[in-house]
Amino acid sequence: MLNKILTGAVAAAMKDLYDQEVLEENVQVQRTRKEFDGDLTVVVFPYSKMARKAPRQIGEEIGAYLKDKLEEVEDFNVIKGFLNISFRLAYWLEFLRQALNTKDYGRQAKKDKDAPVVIEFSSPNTNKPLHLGHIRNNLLGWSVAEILEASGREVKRVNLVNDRGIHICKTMLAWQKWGNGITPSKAEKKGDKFVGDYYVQFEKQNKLEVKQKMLEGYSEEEAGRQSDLMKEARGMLKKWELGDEDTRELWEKMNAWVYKGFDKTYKRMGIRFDKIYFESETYLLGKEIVTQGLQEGILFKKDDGSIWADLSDEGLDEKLLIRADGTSVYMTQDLGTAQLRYDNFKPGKLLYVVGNEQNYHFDVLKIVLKKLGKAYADDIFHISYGMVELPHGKMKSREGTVVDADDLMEEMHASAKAITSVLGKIDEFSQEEAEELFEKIGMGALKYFILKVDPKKNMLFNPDESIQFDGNTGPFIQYAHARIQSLQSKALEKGYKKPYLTKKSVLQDILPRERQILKQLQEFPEIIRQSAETYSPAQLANYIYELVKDYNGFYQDTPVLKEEDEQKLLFRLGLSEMTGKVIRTGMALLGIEVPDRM
RNA sequence: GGUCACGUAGCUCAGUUGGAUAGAGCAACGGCCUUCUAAGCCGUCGGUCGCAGGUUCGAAUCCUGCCGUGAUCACCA
Repeated sequence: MLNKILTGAVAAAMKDLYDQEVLEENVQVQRTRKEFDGDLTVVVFPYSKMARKAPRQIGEEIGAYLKDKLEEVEDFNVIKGFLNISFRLAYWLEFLRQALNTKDYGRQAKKDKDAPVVIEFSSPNTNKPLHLGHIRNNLLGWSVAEILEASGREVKRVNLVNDRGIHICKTMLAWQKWGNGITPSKAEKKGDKFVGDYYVQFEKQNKLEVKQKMLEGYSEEEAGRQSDLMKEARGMLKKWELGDEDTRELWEKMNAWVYKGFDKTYKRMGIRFDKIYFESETYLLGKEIVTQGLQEGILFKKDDGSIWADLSDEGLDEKLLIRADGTSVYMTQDLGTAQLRYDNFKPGKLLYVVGNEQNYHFDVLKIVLKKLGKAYADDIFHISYGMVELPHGKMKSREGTVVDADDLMEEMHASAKAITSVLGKIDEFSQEEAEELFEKIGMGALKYFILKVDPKKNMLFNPDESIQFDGNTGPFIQYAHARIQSLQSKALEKGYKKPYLTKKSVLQDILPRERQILKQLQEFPEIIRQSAETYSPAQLANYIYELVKDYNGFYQDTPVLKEEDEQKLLFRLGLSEMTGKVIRTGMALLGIEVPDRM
């Protein structure tokens, strides 16, 4: 809001002083650096040529103009081409007073007329438990959805479960052969883990068989195709596609086990979906779309009967859409789900949170949809994120170096417990309260650790070091919030009443540190808007950290409750309360809970 | 080989979309608990922003070319 006043006034100044048209949105305003006097800085270098004067002189002239026209402006100074402007204390007090009275500071009201944003994330396979890679996906998707909502969009969270295909059949076959009718509850195992083990077992047995075949003289490729287990699995897939009753029944039973396990993991992670799509329900629609595209002459058929899209005019290759045997591929299914999603929600935007190894896939998806005349192709955005790497290298399931999602969360909980207990902070907590706290801290550490990194970058996850509580971490921010809450309740005990600031408040001065915090608080709504635009919770996370760091310095330096000057004391209590509010809102957008005490 | 990302302190990461003397944390070292929670604060040490050109008042940021890392280029999903 202050920005806007300033940019408008600068544009007016350029017109009045130099008769030059400058667009308001081109006026560069930034927060004044700590080393200099001032609150906001206007960059006047660009006007040097237009006005044919030295930057310094222009700065002086515009500064004088602003001081004259805007009552909020108290003073200004010019350094090189930077015009630093200070605002009156009254302005800052009014800002703080208003912010304190605003419900949900920073969140925008929902704009009903906008079409919803559909965001897909998670997208698990039903033959494997969730791992660290999924965690980054889930947290990113969830947080982006929250941020979009806070910026005023209606959001639909959607999951696409890959519940069919050869890998599922492998798992079913393995259970049939070696499972002896045992169930997860009998085995006392989480459903997804239970089923995942059979997939692993299949791969193991199949590998042995392939090795055997190779000894008998088959080539590796041939051996892979000729293995009896694979043949059986393919047979099962065919039976599944034909709707064979026994196969379908087994399939449903085993998938139900998996979903029960997934639900637990999602719940602990704190995420949910508005709608879950299953590939088994959407792949046929994809085929229809392709068939229709063929009839309309947009796609073409090769001699073997396979159907393709020619993308050469886009500088790409040809893309297979339906195999010669009539079965569908990954792309076919995604065409179907996109269409279905569009029909379901008529969204303004379709977001896909999917790893960057699929960048090419989504380029192609957009192009093919466009070719097929789907206008919504332009509304598809791929939120691409980088891999999570481990100190020893990539995660590889074959080498047993995957980090299981449930195990990791449990570890985080245990670490939180260990560290908290050593510090002796929970003496007054009941058993349940303590457990709840460990969970909030453990999850906070994990979520913040993942989300603070720019999504598009690959990131390193060191299991030993990830559970940190100092520095740029979730627990550090949680702790700061707990202290603010403690300060607030102490103030109430001493008889100070909220709201701390009344209209009559008159202050002589505030410290530079307090001013710095005010400036940051003021930026919060803009930070939400920006994070929503770039789909990056990382910006938000780093903003909160910076705020907390500055707040901590201020907190340590100025013993609030000992303050003699009541005006000052109330101001500081108000500032603390506001900081707490912003931390709470910001962390909520990252999916992180903040305890009131810890 | 083609395409696309990424490369910032010993390590993990920021850098508000081209602005001021490039910032944090971890690690190392030195201070600060009779005060609202020391999971904290203050300070010291640490940089040729991969390299070389270019664009301009001004480049970690934009352009070009190299070097390095990763992903992808499947009738896998």
